[in-house]
Amino acid sequence: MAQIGLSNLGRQKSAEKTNAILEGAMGEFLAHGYAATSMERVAVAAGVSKATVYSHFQDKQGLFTTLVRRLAEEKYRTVFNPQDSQFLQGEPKVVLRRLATNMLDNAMGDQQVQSFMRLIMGESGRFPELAQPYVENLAKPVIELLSQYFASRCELQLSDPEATARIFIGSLVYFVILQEVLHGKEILPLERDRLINSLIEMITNAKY
Amino acid sequence: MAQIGLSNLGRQKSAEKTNAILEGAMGEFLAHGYAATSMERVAVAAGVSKATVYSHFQDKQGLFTTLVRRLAEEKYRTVFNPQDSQFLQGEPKVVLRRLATNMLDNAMGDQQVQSFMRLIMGESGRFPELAQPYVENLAKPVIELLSQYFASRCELQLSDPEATARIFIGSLVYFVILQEVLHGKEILPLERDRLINSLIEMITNAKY
DNA sequence: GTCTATACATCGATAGAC
DNA sequence: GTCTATCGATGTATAGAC
Repeated sequence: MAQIGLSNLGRQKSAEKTNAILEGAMGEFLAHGYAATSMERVAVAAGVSKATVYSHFQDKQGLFTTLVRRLAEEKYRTVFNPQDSQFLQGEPKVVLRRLATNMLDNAMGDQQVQSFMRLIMGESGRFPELAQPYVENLAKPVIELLSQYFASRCELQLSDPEATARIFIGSLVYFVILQEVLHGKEILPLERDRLINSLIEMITNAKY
Repeated sequence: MAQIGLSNLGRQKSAEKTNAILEGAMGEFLAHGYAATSMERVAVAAGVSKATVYSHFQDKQGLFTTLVRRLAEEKYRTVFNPQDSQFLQGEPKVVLRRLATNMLDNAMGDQQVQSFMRLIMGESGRFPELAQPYVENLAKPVIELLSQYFASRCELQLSDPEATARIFIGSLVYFVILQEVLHGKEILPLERDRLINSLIEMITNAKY
């Protein structure tokens, strides 16, 4: 609302419209995928005309790549990446449980996160460059953070902290994929805490 | 080639054409996804006309669901499911290594398997019923087989064999996803055997 | 910068000849 | 059963008015 003046109304490529378009594109691409999303529906969802969409973005690919890159860099970073430093304070058993519980809570309860996983995986063959922001900004930081944590806790006596981090993350992510993304919840039920318990038990090498 | 007679040439809905169409559809759907695949291109890939495709299958959805169901039931079963019963003979450390190595060898080296994973995940939101054959015929048998194996090896003293099976499979599948499907190989390199070693070490509770 | 209107291609699906 | 030809709808992208 902080416009410079009335004479500037509609006179510049407004960042608000750019955001509205990206918001609309997010809903459409997440719901229908790349190919099945039309620029017309994006325009309607954004509340602008199709021509306006094309004045803000070069073409459909450009809009799509901009959107996905932004989603990977900003929106879903918090799902896996606990920027709060006190997350790593305390006994390993407690820390790992907090981490796993947090990840699963965020991922299992958020339909948008699951749609994003479907989109990234589904288009990774035709848009290899779009999988990179996911790996670079989401997967890599988490794995490296966890690797360093595992390496720093010598009492765990882990022979390969990095591989252990992969096991930890992989087990959790595949759990989300199988139960939620692929709708395996009813066919292959498994309580969340059973997975977490076994994971922690295996890593800390201590039974409960 | 075992035709009843020359008079029957082209007189019945030939199973060969059905297979040719399914073969063509496989290549197209795996390469371009559901929405971006046209029935025209399927027809060309199968060496028939578009009308012939529609005489063998009700519509695009019908062809797609038939194809995916067939792929999940037949083609990719062997990737994860070792029907050879002697696969489970021997020391747990040896058996688990054989199992993991076999799974990763089959999955990492096969572009079609990776395209299939992309397709299933990518379309699981819009075709929930198609994820089911994957879960039912691929994921479930492997997890249950492994669960029973873990439960039968009392010396491993696993408190939750089913959860342990999930960890085992999940770590391997997410490794394939991250390295191959999402092209993380260069950004996040990790040798296959390091993952397998750590997995086996954690489960059998014995260092090398 | 944003809109309406439109050009041009391609889609899924079918009709009718053989 | 299979083909060619085609219909109607919808896709991306742009031209031109304001």
